[in-house]
Amino acid sequence: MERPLEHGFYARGVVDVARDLIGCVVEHDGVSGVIVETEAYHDSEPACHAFVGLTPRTATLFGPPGRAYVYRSYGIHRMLNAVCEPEGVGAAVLIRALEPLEGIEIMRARRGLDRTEDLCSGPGKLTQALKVELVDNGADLAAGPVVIGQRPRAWRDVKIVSGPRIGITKAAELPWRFCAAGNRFVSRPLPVATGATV
DNA sequence: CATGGGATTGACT
DNA sequence: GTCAATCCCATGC
Repeated sequence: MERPLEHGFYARGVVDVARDLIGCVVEHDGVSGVIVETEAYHDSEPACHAFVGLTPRTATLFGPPGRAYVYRSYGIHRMLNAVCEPEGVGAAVLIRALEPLEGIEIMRARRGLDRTEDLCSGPGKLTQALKVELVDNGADLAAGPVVIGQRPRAWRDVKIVSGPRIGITKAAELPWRFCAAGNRFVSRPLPVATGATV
């Protein structure tokens, strides 16, 4: 496992962090994967849960950077985010897809699937493969149990493209989605017309 | 206290 | 392409 990212990494602007998390490694409960797709969310725009202000649900988002924000979506899935920006600002990066790295057989068992491309190619899929649960909400991403480590050498100079976020109805025009260019483990390819190399 | 809506996925037509 | 599953919690009465 690469060295965990420090809290200062997450204390910066959330869009910068979303871009820089591409190529970093997420590890939990015996499995790991390289982040190949992210989205940024900030309390200044209505697609962000923190847009409504400080509530029990959004407390983690407004808390210190470098923690996990985990919530349930559609009553079924769990979403994994990294809290960013200084305490008091509600911002986070949604981890949307991983390229499986370690524990692939464990991932196959948890997902009930064989194709490696299907194990972590979506925000709800990767939490199932990594066994991230709601109790992990608020966990320190430098200390675990969910840990994010810096880019392995092979990913140091990964090419990154950006485009509009997926699955939202508000502020859908912001190009706050980032993907590893040409990677086949992303949830969906970027629209060609909007893709811009970062 | 009752209601409604998701930062999704997988199964089915 | 369509659609249901299922639960937390924000909102409104």
